[in-house]
Amino acid sequence: MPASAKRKTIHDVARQARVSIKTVSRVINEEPNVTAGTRRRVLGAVAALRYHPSLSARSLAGRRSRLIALVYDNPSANYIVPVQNGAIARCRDEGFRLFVQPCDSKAPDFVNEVIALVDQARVDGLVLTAPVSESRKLIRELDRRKVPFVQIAPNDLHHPAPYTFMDDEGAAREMTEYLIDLGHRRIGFIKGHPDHHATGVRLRGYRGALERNGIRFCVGLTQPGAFNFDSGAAAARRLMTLRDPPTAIFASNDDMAAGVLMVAHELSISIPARLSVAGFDDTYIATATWPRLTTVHQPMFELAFTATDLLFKVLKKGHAPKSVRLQHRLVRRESTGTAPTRNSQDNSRRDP
Amino acid sequence: MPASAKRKTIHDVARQARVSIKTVSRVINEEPNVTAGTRRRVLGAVAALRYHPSLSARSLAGRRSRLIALVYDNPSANYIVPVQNGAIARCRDEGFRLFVQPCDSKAPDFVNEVIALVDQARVDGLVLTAPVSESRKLIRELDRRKVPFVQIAPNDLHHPAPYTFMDDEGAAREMTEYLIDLGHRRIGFIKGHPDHHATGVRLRGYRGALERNGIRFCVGLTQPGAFNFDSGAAAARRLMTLRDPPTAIFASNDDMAAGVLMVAHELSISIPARLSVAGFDDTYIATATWPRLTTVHQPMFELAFTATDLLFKVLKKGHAPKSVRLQHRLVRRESTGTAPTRNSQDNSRRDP
DNA sequence: CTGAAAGCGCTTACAG
DNA sequence: CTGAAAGCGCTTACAG
Repeated sequence: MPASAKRKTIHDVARQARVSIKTVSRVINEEPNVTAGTRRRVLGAVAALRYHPSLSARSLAGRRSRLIALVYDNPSANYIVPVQNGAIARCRDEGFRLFVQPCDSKAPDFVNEVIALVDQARVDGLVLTAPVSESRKLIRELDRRKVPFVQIAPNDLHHPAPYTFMDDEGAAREMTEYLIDLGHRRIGFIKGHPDHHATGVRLRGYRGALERNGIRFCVGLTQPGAFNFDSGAAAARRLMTLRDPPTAIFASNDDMAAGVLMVAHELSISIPARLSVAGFDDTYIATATWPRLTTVHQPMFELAFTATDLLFKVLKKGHAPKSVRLQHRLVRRESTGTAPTRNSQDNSRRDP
Repeated sequence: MPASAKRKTIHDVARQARVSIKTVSRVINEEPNVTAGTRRRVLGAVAALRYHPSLSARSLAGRRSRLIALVYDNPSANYIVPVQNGAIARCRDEGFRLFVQPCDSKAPDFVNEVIALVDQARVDGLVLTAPVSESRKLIRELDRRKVPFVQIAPNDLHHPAPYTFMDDEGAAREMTEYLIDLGHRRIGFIKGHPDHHATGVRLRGYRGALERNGIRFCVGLTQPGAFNFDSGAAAARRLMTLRDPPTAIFASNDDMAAGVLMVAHELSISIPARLSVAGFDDTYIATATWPRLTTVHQPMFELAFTATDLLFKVLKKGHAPKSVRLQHRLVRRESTGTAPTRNSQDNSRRDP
């Protein structure tokens, strides 16, 4: 017997306000052509009855479901929660609801799961994060259904879907130049997960900064990573056991930078006296390590908020700006400092 | 023109399978009284047409919306993400969708927001986390609407709603006894946020362990906290500047324990040689600090998965077990060690 | 075991 | 500016 006390319907409101249900509908949907007086009467009845229109009835009868979905692939909690909150905040302003859909974009059933959500819930649109938006098959299915979507920091820029992004290359370059300004010349770099677009772009920023400053790029100083703590730690171990180890390590995200800190502590390498460590993202962990991480603040909440805003623009007007760039900023904390003075180091020597 | 390519309806399936829509409905809903043959025909048509029944139509026509909501109040990302994933995983098995609803249970509009969700989306039930489930007003409204809900680690055990929990008191006692076994006698304790039930219960576990082991409870060694990093750091500063500081600090959660580690590093107190630090929860941060945290593993995914399972039991059978206890476990890592040998410490002395 | 009819609570398309 | 009718895509309640 889960049947609940009977809920108020549009008919109850119409009766109480002495108008037709169509007029109630007009008021609820803020349509024109209602006199101030009837409008007030209807609103009064809505409030008195505590009327909430049924989402499913509106969805079934109308063109819109007032539902959108946020799809992401196994990101770190400290990244996805601000993203969720940004999307939810924008939805709230609009009276929309958000489904969050974690998924594994490598799983065979991945596309079917998202499509099932789209078909069953008739969502009006989607917000996709990388690397979800990389799935050609998913994009094709969405296009076929003409379901609009937007992207956050997408990998693939060929699709016309609007997106938000930050200047990953510029940010990585700034961070690297900041380290160079501190006197560092041997700067290790830990790459991100190969599936993410940001991985290559951040690497490019690092290389660009070296180049501009006449520092030779050294292959051995660039290590693979996977955007998680363990991969950062592993990369740091490789870097710090080089014959000529770096005096600074720039990790492509904070989780990996935290892994570097752990290795440094294990090896009793004092930070930042002997080794500077920098991260990327400015997630929660950046201020929970010791020392706290110098990092690039990625505006995660805003990226999601604005992406969702672009989606609403498409929904309402049929189009939106192609892309919006959100501002990053360098956050200097205690994990970086001036380079140690050299004794026997030979900067031109190439490590294996 | 957001109108999409026309979607398949139950009529399309019925036509293709040469049955009535009622029979299609029977098959989709796994109702009895369908012969194997017609069942197969219908399923074939469903697959061929890639038919997905409309959630809103089912919701409007039927008794169920196949929607549930997870409501939480501003918890740490590393806690809520496993909780979300646990609830989503259980929903997936059942063909349900989950709304996540972050909220501020102190905000004036809090109850209205949740009720609006319930009324608009007609959710079949709710999963509440503390301290959301503490709101008498919310519970009253849910009861009035006869909307079933379950709780995760609730504060208030008077309501008949089923819940999942772990033995916070036992776990805190075990951790404290573990520290005692390591030789610690002056053990600082950092309390959690006063709004959370777990706060008092964990404190009780700590006190119980002291008592059992004949160690006098010292008021000055127990400090207030708020379950976040900064409050843990502040509490640690107070504890470590006592005339007779503790040799171990047990923080009521990992975030606060991470704050303790930071203060220890600032004050050059080596861990665990001079100070042991223990946390609670075993969230992501517990393995991202240095040294890694000894902590209590709280089964967050399972607490949510099982709570959602209880909700489905209520939905299907009208009742469920009153509560289910999930197993915690002590996780020993590098932040704790044997107590330093004393020189001038006077254990019986009472701090201000 | 199967189906025809009614209706869920709205919006749409149209009329006045 | 306002409203009566039809219909969205299902499930319910009932009949056979």
